[in-house]
Amino acid sequence: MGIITKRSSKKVRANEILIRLKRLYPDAVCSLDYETPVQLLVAVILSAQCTDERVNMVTPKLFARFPDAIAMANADLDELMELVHSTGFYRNKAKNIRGACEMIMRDFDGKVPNTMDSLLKLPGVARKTANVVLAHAYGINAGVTVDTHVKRLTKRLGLTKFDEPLKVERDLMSLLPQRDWENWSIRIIYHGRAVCNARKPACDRCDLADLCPSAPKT
DNA sequence: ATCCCGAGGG
DNA sequence: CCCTCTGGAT
Repeated sequence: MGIITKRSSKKVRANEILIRLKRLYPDAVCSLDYETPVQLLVAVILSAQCTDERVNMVTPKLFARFPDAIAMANADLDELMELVHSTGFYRNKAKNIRGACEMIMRDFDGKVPNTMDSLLKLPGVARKTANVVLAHAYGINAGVTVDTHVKRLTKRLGLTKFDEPLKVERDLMSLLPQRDWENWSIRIIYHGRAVCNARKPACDRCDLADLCPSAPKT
């Protein structure tokens, strides 16, 4: 089989998986709670190595105390650390949140930037965070959000052989239509939480098993 | 490659 | 105890 055929059949399979995911999780949405682009940015920074559920437990108080970029840029670091403590990595997260908001005030006219290059200048922001903010705050599909779930499932599904997030992202960008990049990630994450979890994937009740090279043959 | 870090599951 | 949870910087 030639390389072209091999790649296009992989694309066909990726898009079949996409169709199934839409059917399985028709109402999937970003599960972080936020009102504004800055609040989304902060919530995504907090979500590192932490469940969205826990992030949503701390953000109500956090956003009540520091509602916008001005407030967070001028926040007392110790108070900020205390408010985000239970999400883990609280020192770095507090510093990054304040640092990012300082930069937003100083260099970006008080608004969360809407380009990948600018977002990547913010402390604590790399492609994963930038992709989420661009997609959900601005409706811009700059790339595919690759987190631990997306990486794990994409690899198990045989759609990438890489571990590096950027290479996984490039593979997905070449396989999926651009308009579906973000909903792929959201639904893959749902599936990763509900069925294809890290420790013990439930292949026996997985609706993607027949399309998955990692599932046991029945 | 290693560090940051809390919380929950097994 | 070890692993994992929507990562990023050094």
